[in-house]
Amino acid sequence: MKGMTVLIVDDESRMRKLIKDFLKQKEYNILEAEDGEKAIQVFNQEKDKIKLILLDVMMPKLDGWSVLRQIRQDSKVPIIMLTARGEEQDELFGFELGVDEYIAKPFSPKILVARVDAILKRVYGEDGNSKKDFAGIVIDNEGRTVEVDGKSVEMSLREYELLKYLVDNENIALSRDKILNNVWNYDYYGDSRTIDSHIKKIRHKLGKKGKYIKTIRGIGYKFETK
Amino acid sequence: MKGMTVLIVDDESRMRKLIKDFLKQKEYNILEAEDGEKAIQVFNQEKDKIKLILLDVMMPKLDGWSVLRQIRQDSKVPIIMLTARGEEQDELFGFELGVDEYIAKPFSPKILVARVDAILKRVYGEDGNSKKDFAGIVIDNEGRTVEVDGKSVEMSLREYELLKYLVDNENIALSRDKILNNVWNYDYYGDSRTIDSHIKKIRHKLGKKGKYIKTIRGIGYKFETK
DNA sequence: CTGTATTGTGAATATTTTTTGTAATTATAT
DNA sequence: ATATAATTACAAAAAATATTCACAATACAG
Repeated sequence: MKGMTVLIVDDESRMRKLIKDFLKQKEYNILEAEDGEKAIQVFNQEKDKIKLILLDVMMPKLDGWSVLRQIRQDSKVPIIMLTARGEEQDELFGFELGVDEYIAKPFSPKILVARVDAILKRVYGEDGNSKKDFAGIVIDNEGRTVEVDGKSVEMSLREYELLKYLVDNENIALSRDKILNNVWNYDYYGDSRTIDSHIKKIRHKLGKKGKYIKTIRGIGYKFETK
Repeated sequence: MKGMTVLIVDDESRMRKLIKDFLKQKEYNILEAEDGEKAIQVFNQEKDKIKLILLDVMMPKLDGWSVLRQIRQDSKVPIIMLTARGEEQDELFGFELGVDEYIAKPFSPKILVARVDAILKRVYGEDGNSKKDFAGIVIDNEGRTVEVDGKSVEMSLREYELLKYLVDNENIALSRDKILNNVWNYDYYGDSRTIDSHIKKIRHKLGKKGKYIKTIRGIGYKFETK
């Protein structure tokens, strides 16, 4: 879910940095706040951008619960609370207020990232799951659609599957035999030149991006975006 | 979220009983399975009813991960995994497979109930949740009615369920197999062309909006409002 | 540069899949 | 029990797609 903005609220700068570094690796954008008041201030300023808040419970000035309540008054932004272990009362309390998740300190940054990913995926839709972009050729596996530079392109079953097979094996030269075995049924006894016909059609439909399907003389084809 | 059915999968009957007692207090309906194989069996039989699964990881015969994978092949039902503490690798692994939540053993039953509540609320909306509008096609799940551009349209049971299934999976190409497994009972062995007949009727009833049900040649159908 | 093998292409043909109308069966209500 | 509605089955017609083929274009080895 790269490109999404996460607000980190914690009074310890060490902790903020730790989380920030890990989330940045996943190409999240980070905003920070060092206490509850600042958190609300930042949130109100950047309401549209912020897709998730990591909120420490124990903070000076305004604690996490108060921040949570205030934000929940007019926003459903997902919130993960960072707590000390074993605060059961608090957990129960929080779920009613719309906490999406708890992470107990000390936590493993990996798990934190995994949970952030999971929540964002859940709330803002798949994204990672089915769509893949190959230099402007977007293949949505769930919807079985292909877009080239934003324009939807109709593909028949074989065309779609052949293209997908090539693309899934980007940069790998695929023999006609292999293609036949993977895209066609195992009991297909036809001419392997059939592949060529489909390649022709796919190339045509991809327009000038058709050139990404390279011919490997004597072997077969390869998808390569350069 | 009373009245919702939860499937508890754990090999220890003591554990199942514990969870069951707590959830029953909240007026959930409970189904149980004592191992992975049974879990899948029960799930397939009661697919429509089951709103959430509590799934133990360590089980004889078929472990929680395998059950998870199998169920995820054609269902998005929320799943909470019950794990031993500190299995970090597993957690990361599971999120990718679509685990909604982890609860580490030993857990407080209160927390468990709170999380079950939270997830059900999130996934199924405040209560039964009702109307959804898809480009002028309004489906009221409580009243089981369909309106097209403000005009009420009569749908038979199958028609309604088929349309709802398509619409719930907007933009996803659904194979006839999948449709059969989800809209018809698992023990239906008839002609998969039957679907086509119902599609025909639904399209007709939807009038010019019938075109939102797209044919995916060689696969099945897809609902897409464009 | 030339000959040969391989791939590209467009059109004809074959095949597959879906649509549609209708009829048969099954369930539901009166 | 009968009527009515819903569901399922079937098969001909229609539509879409896949395959083949013949020839053109191209690449490559020598």
